[in-house]
Amino acid sequence: MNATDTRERILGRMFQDIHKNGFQGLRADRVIADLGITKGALYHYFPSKDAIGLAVIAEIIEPSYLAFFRSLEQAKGHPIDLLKAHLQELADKASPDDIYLGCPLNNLVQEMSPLNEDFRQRLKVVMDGMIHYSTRALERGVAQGQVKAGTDCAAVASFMVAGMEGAYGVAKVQKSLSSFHRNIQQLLNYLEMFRA
Amino acid sequence: MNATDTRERILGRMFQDIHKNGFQGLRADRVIADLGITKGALYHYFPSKDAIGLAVIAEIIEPSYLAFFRSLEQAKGHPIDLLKAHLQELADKASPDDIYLGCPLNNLVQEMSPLNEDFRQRLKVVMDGMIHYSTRALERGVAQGQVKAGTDCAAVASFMVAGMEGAYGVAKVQKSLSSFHRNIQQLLNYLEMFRA
DNA sequence: TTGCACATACCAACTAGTATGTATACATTT
DNA sequence: AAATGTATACATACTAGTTGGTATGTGCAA
Repeated sequence: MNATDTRERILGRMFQDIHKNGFQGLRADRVIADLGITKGALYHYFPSKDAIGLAVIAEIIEPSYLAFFRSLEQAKGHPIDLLKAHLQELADKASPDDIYLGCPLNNLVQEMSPLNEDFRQRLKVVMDGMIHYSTRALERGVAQGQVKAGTDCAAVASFMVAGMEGAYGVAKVQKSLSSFHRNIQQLLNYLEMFRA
Repeated sequence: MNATDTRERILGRMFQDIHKNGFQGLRADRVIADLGITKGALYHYFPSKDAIGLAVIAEIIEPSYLAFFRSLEQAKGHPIDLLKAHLQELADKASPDDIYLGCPLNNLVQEMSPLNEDFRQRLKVVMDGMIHYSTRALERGVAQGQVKAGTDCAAVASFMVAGMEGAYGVAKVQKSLSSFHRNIQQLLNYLEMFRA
């Protein structure tokens, strides 16, 4: 077991615990007991609980969320189809547990934005990134005549993300995967409005 | 100062503290210090912290959210106009602080649904109510030829609520009232799709 | 022999909850 | 009308358990 492994094992479990309990509900003791390590190891890699949260955002959440949206820069194809395919994939791949625990990004946004400005800014970078790359894809679509002329691409991209997060939230309280599917379907219908 | 007043003062402050800090972040000591009362008063009215949270949902959150949606049962007028007017009013009346702290209902849903089944069920009743009364209003609209025939009213109502909560979430991390307005505007555009 | 990667033991601060006391209003009895 | 009982509405003081964080020690590889 080398050093990098331990650090990543810690981060991974912290992410899981935060996903279920929230950052304020995260208990370092619970995680280290789970991993069979001690506080020495934990505080060797992270100076504080806040640092753990920020590392989870930067090293786990941000990469996993932005991977697709960054890829839009090089992607060929109709932007609305690309966005719809991504949303469809989210819906298809979602397990009941994913729905019950909610979107990790959204969870942290709701909990931490008013409490910790560092958290808010890091989370904002992720959501802004999702919106930014979607906006650019739609704008290229307008230029190529695939998306209706006059479309407010930034507003559509922003609402797409909002609708996605909202779909997670409603499904979460209803504990219903099919609710998530229905709402994602409505979001797809919304996007279709802007096809040229 | 009579007894009812004290109980309601406690609940009101608890609501505010939960709104900002979340239920797990709620500190009873902080609230009673704020109110200038003592633990004796608090535990005279509420047997536990959980009971406080559930009372806040039942006595503050549920009435304030369901008032409008229940009123749809007796309302005259085009259902899409009624729903749009309500969303527009939410946007118009929202203060920067409302946006920064987020939607109290959504906050609790995200935080507590996976942690406490009592909370989840109480919160679900509220959200289901919002969706239910909106669905019925749209269905009456279909019957009266105001809403497009064949509209999946339950799906539209559900996504309207999802879009609303999502708009709160995105605006919260962006700390931006105008972001909220833009997203609500897109939600209004979405609803317009279903006008007959 | 120096520094990394941990382990062990410990602590101060906090936090929900409790046990107990008391002042006051109101009803009941005498 | 006076005395007495009783329930309400708190206040005070305390505790047991938890939690993030620290101080210090140790094995080992380079």
